[in-house]
Amino acid sequence: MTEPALSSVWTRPRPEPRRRAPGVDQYVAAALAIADAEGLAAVSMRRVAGDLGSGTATLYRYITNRDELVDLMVDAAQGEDPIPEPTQDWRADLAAVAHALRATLLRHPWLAGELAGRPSLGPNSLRRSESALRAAVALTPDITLASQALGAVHAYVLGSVATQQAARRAERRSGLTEEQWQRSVGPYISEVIAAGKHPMLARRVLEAEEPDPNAEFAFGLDCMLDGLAARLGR
Amino acid sequence: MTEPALSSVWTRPRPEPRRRAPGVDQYVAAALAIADAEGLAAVSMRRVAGDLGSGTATLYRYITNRDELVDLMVDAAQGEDPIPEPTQDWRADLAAVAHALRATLLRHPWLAGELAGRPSLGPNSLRRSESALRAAVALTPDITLASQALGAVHAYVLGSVATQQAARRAERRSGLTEEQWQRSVGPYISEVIAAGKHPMLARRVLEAEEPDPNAEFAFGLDCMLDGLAARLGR
DNA sequence: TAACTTCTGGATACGTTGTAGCCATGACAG
DNA sequence: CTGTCATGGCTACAACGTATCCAGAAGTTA
Repeated sequence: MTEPALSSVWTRPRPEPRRRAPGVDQYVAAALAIADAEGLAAVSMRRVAGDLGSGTATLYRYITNRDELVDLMVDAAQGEDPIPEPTQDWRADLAAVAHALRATLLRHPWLAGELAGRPSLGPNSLRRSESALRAAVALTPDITLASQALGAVHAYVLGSVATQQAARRAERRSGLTEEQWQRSVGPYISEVIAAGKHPMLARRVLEAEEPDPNAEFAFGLDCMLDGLAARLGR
Repeated sequence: MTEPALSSVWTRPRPEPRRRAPGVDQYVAAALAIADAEGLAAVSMRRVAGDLGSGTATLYRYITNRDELVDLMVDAAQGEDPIPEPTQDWRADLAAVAHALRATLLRHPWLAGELAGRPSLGPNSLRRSESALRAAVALTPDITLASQALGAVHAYVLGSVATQQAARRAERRSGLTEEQWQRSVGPYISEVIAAGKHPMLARRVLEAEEPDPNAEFAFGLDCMLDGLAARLGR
C-alpha cells in the first residue's frame, strides 16, 4: 500500500489570481527587491504583501509559507540571465558557468548562503544545471566524474563569493557604518599583531596587497580548472 | 579629534559571574549543544538561558546580543581540535588544514554557512588561520599569493561541505522524514527526466554512482591543490 | 551582627514575525 | 438579479530579540 505522493512547490499547481491580487511572480519579485536592498531577513510575509498592496492572507493563498517563498526567490534569481551558448572548449564553458553564477550572486548578496544551504530544484536552476553539466561532460564523458567536477567548481564559487561578502554582511548586521566597523575591529587587530603570536597574520595584514575580488576569484577558479584538466582532461 | 574606539566581543572585558550564574563559556557550550541537535534557529536567548537554569536577563549581562553569541559559538567550535603540527610538506599541511576544517564543519552542521557569512576574528579562529597561513607560505613566500591560495582552499571547503549538507537541511526544514522528503521530490524529478529537456541531468540521476562524500570532497581538494602546485609550487 | 551593595532569576513589556482563521465587501459568473 | 468566491483587513496566538524592573538572596564592610 503506497502512501500518497507529497507535494512540493515545484509540483503543486500554481493558481493564477482571479481578481486584483498580484500573481506569484509579482510576490517573488517584490521579495527579491526587499532582499537585495535590505537582506533576506527583511523579507517577511507581511512586508512583501504590504509592499504590493495585498493582504498577507492572500499571499498565503498562493505561497504556502515563507520557506517556499525563499525557494521561489532562489529560482527566480537564477533565471535572470540567459544560458550561455556552449563552445567547443570545456574549460571556457565551465569558466563561463562559474562567472555567470558569480555575477548572479553578486547581484543578490543573500543568495550564496541560500544556494549553498538548500537543494535547488526549480526550473531555472535545473536549466542552469543542465548547461553546466553539458560543459562538464565535455571534460569527461564519465557522468559520475563530470558531476563531481561540476560540484567542485560550484562549491568553490559559492564559498568564494560568500566569504568575499562576509565583511559587508557583518557591517550591516552591526548597524555601524563601514568606518565605524573598521574602528571596532582595527584596534583589536593591531593588538593581536603587536602581541607577536601570529607572525603570518601580521605579515598578511601589514604586507599583503589589497585583493581585487575579481582577480582573487579568477585565481582560485583557474587553479580548480587546472586541477580538473590535469586529472580528467584530454 | 578622533572618535572613541568602538568595542567588539573580542575587545570587551569578559566579566566572570560573581554568584551562581553560568559563565560565558557555559552559555556558549549550551548554545552549541542546541545548535548541533536542532539547528542554529533553535538557539534563542530564552532557550539557552533556560537550559542552564539562568535568567534571560542574566545572559544579556554577559553576552550583548544573539549575534555576539553566534560569534562566540563560531569561535568555540574552531577551538575544539588541536592545531596540527606542521610537516615539511606544504601540500600535506594544506590538506590537513582543509580536512580539519571539514571535520569541524561536519560536527556542527550549522557552522559552514556562518563561517562563510561572517568574518571570523576570535582567538581560536586566528590560531587556525595562523597555522593555515604557515602552510600556505611554505607553498610560496609571497604573502599576497599565499593568502590567495589559502582563501581558495577555504572557499572550496566551506562551499563543498555546505552543499553536501543541503539536502539534510531541507529535510529538517520541511519537517518530513527522509523517506517523505524523497517522496515529495522523487516524482518531480522523474517528471523532469521524462520530459526530455534535461538529458545531462537525466544521465546524472539514472547513471551516476552515488557519491561518497569523503571521496567527493577529496577529489575537489586534490584538484585545487594540484592547481595551486602548478601555479605557485616549487 | 546589622547595614549596605550587588548579583540573580523571574516577570513584564513592546515590537515584530510566521501562521491561522474569520468576516465584510466587492467582483465575477450564471 | 442572485449566488459564489476572491480579496483585504482584522484578530489571534506563540515565539523571538531586547529592554526594564523588582524582590530576594548572597556577599562585603563596618
